[in-house]
Amino acid sequence: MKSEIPPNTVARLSLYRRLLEAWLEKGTTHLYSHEIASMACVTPAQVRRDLMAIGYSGSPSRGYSVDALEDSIGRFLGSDTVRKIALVGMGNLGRALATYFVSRAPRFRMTAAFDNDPRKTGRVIAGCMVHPVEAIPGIIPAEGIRTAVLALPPESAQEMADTLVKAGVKGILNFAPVPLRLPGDVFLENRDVTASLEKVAFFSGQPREGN
Amino acid sequence: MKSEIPPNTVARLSLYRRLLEAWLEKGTTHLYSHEIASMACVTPAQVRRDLMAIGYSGSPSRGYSVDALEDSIGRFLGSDTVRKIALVGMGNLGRALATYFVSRAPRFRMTAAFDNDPRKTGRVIAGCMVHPVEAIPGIIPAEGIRTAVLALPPESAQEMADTLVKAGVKGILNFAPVPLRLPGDVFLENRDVTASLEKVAFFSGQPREGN
DNA sequence: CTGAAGTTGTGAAAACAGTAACAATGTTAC
DNA sequence: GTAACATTGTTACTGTTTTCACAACTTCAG
Repeated sequence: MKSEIPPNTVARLSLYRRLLEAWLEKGTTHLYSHEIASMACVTPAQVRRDLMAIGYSGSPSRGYSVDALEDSIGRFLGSDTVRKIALVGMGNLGRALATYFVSRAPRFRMTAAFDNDPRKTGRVIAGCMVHPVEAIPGIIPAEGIRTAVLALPPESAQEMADTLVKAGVKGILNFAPVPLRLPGDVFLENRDVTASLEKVAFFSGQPREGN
Repeated sequence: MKSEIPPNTVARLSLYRRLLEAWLEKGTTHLYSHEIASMACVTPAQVRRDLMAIGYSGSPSRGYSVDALEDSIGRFLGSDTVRKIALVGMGNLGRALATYFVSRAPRFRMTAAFDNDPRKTGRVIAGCMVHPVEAIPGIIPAEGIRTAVLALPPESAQEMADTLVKAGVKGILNFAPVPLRLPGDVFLENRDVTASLEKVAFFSGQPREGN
């Protein structure tokens, strides 16, 4: 028995859902794979395979039911229950992320934010109560938080990651520009902005083949 | 003749270089692949393969010369000349990125920033002069900017991307949570924070095998 | 009812990324 | 000088992700 979901599929499902929600409001009832593909800027085959992964079936000649598919993706991603997130680091990036999530990603709740700067702790910033980092071992398990976002300077990222994992966190979205050494059972997604920009800058220079 | 650099290799090279710089300051002259690998949290084979891609050779029993390797990566990534970047969108995220680049990524120069909010244009924010978006077709070609960062609300992202491409931009780092439709010769890197978080949250729930 | 049109679901192939393995090589000890 | 050692450079392999291609299916027109 083997059932593994590719991480990229999960990310695309998130996108499909957002696109479907827009069509749902417009009253569209059915969409073909090539229509979804066009909106998501991927191939139709990719869409069909992604939907196969979650076991949702459309109908030939009618396509996918927007309503049922949206529901199916939602249940697969597990978002009937709003998911709790911890944010560590309330610098410029941390604040921007907090603001973004409050206004644009209502499916996630920033249950707790942490910072080691006493001028920031004890206050509500961008809609989030900011606690001192010493409170991590108390709050994370109590709230049952399993997912954390790291928006820290590189110096403290590894230490905070260790603290979070010890407190029970099982997935980290890391914006600090340093590699993190974590146990294998913790899912890690690095979003090193410098490396991303280096990549884009590199391929901006090189000519690339058109389509 | 075939010489293609995997995008992931470029991103890792960026990381290696930053790690090497730190050792360079400490006066270390040589490092083995397994030492670099350990710092970067990848396998030694991965490091050797990445360095093979840029044609740098180390010496058996002495490893890689920190100095020469740093230089070699630098020349490969093309950063002898500081690279010019345009930032579009000076909201919370845009400001955070601008601040970050000014202080932490001196190899990139945010040559120009753009926003459509008149309260922001004409001023210097986070060390960047902010121009109205109407100035894009004038400034981008004049400065020879080929790389842009999009930190915009989803509604205007596609339109700004089109404007940038028309002005000569060949690579876009997109933080807006929408897919962009671009010509095939433009390199696109999406950093959809919602999708990233959805991915991490999904795998935080599922138990994963340890190492 | 039958055929045409167009879509889905999926096995097979291709492209891509990462790992393992090992011959070749430089270094050191003696 | 030579043998032992540890590391590099590279090829072959493994595994994952994406694309291709097509049989099976549903609908509709006539």
